[in-house]
Amino acid sequence: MSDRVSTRQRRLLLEILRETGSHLSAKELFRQAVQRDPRISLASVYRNLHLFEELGLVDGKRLDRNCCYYEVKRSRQHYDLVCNCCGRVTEFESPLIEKLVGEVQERTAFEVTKAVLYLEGYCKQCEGQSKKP
Amino acid sequence: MSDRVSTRQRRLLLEILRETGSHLSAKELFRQAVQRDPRISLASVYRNLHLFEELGLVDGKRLDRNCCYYEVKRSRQHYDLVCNCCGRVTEFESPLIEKLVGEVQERTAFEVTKAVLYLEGYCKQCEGQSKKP
DNA sequence: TATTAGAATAAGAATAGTTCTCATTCTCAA
DNA sequence: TTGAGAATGAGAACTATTCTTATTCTAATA
Ligand SMILES: [Mn+2]
Ligand SMILES: [Mn+2]
Ligand SMILES: [Zn+2]
Ligand SMILES: [Zn+2]
Repeated sequence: MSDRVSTRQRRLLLEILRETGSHLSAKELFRQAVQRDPRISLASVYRNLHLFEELGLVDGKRLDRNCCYYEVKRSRQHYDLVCNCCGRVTEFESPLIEKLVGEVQERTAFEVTKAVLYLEGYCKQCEGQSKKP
Repeated sequence: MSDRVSTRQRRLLLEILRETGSHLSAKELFRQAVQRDPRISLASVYRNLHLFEELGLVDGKRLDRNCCYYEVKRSRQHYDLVCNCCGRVTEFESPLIEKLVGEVQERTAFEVTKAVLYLEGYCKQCEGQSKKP
């Protein structure tokens, strides 16, 4: 597994992802990486994020129209809550998703390999903003 | 509502979306529109898709990394199953999603305004392909 | 019907995220 | 130490989408 995480660049990128703990865009990851190793290139960031995903080390999620956000994969599956107002991302777990997937597989004979799910709305700090422009 | 759907271009775009019944990308919608009205522009497609979304006539969903897919909004909410192999999109409904949203709102005090959900996998015709490259 | 102000359009330039290309550099097994 | 193959950096290319602006259209009014 970590067999293939053998270059300076890969070690650095994983390190940052692990320290940060959540939801970095490629651009932001690049920004942080450059501070520690000015020679790293954006191409390496993308290249290695794809590799990490293939290796199952990292999860990439599209939490908005613009770009993908990456985070180290944890043992427990979770989903995200994205605030329309402040942009903060919080997380939740629920057995209902597994249940939903099970039901769909039975009912439709579709073999599910991945559930893409996130919820948009307003976090506690931003509540009431929903009526604003 | 249809007040503002008053131009030649808007009528044509809605017509195509309604006839097709599902899941057109902006590009594909433009391709079809050009056949009936060679003077229409891609900018009008995007401009009016956004308008239709605001008016609640159309739903835009990002079903893959690349682009948004649009379909006329129907009375009953549904979610999509996207086949990794042939790309076909099928649909399903389930009360579990509403239930999930309710639970999350109670548990986390996050006010949900939208659930973004689709399932990836293999459709009946493509089953068994999951072990392939 | 003619006028006209404001809305919408076409065309293409601009932008942003991502992927690709390829010459150069690195890694590691022999 | 060497050399083959893997990985990188730099920037070009690509793709979906948004923006800009001169022109055209719409619809309310006279
Ligand atoms: Mn997360
Ligand atoms: Mn659908
Ligand atoms: Zn917030
Ligand atoms: Zn299929």
